[in-house]
Amino acid sequence: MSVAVENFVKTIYQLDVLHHEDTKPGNIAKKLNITNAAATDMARKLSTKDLLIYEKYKPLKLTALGEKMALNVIRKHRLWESLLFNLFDMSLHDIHREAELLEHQTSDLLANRISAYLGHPKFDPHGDPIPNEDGVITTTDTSVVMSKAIEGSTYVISRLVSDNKEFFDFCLENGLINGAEIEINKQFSTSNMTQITVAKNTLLLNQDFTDIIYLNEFN
Amino acid sequence: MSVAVENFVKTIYQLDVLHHEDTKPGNIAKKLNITNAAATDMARKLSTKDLLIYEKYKPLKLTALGEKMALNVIRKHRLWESLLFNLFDMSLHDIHREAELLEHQTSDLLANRISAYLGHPKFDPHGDPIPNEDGVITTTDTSVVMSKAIEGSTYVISRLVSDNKEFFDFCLENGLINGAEIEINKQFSTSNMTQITVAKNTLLLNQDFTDIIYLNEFN
DNA sequence: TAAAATATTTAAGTATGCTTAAATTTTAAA
DNA sequence: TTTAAAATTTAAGCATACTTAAATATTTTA
Repeated sequence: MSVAVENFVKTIYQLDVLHHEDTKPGNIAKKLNITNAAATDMARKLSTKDLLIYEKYKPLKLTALGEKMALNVIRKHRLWESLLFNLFDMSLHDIHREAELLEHQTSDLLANRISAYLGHPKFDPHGDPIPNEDGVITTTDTSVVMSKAIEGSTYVISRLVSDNKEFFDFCLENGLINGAEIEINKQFSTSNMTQITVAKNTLLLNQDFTDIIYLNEFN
Repeated sequence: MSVAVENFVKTIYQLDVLHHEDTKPGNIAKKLNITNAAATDMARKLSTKDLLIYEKYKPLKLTALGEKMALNVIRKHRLWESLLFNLFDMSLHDIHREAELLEHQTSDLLANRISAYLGHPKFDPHGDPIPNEDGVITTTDTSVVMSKAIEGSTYVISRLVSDNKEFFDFCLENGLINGAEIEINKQFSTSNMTQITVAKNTLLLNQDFTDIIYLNEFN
């Protein structure tokens, strides 16, 4: 299947399962930087290939086949991120950009070899779980998004979900990396901001950030 | 530039510089599994982009720009082959097939990281030289393919380019190993066969073999 | 060197994956 | 609840990278 198709089903999966956002064509279009018309067009085409269910004006819903394709692409993406992070001195943002291209040009065989070389990792460098060969995510995710974390509790950063370079630069500068220990000082519910302590520094983060930083309870 | 364009200029370079074969559209078409018409079409298009010089019914000639693009793609191909060979237990044939896809989705940055990780290798697993960052091949490869070797001359085997077990078994049995001294007795140009002497034995090899055995002059 | 074979080119057409513009439907607001 | 705004869909069109078929040029061979 083509790169356009793979990216289309991947985006539906990400919006639907991962972000619980609307999967109507316009939303897909925004993510893929194409027009709404193009997204509608593609949706109708893919429904004939049994990759998704399309009803006019309704959100797009992946079929089992479509979800399998999405998870296969996501698996390859996360394996590439893991490998590049392991081998090379590159920023998470750069690694993400490379993986975004490589994921579509990778045989199942190569994906398996990458996985084996890395010792079949369960998570990529962002903390996102890597689907197995059958497209199944076997890990149970107990993480909470920072914007919903409990005041006064201590957590460990488990995932940084973004493809924005400035975000990663900011995180790196301020010690917001996977595994870092942080304390939620205060949730300002009216302004949607969160005050945290990380590495003895106090930071005030707005929701753009606290919605994409995931935490696990500190034990 | 698109995958189709990259493969087009790469093929011209390979036919012209590496194999000294004809670069008329039909030959390119055969390598790329497209029709002659498509190749002619592409040739005219790429000439307007200053990647090659196209004159009707004449062989295609890469411009400096086109050659640079070709060498950049070849660099990435050979770096990928080197990395995959280094990391994974995969046949040279499989590695080649993966590299054929990955070469078009690799930033210059990533190519440089791969090169650095491997200690800036000068040759890939096939023995082919890897162009440097500027597209320059700094090693001087003086080897000739056996099918084009000169009758009556004596050579030394420098490379056996295959991933076929039976080929290697045959070579081993008959003393065709790296460094072995051989004499080219006769090139049968009509039947595309070559008669050689190696370790006092006479062998008659067909082009399947003589196209993948490389020789250096014996001094 | 003329005819036959082969290659190249031109022309017309197709699938993919987009675009813009206009029509339609849904959603949100007054 | 009617209207305005926003989103979706339809329609027409475009670029890329091919295809087939026919015309033309080149090469080979007899």
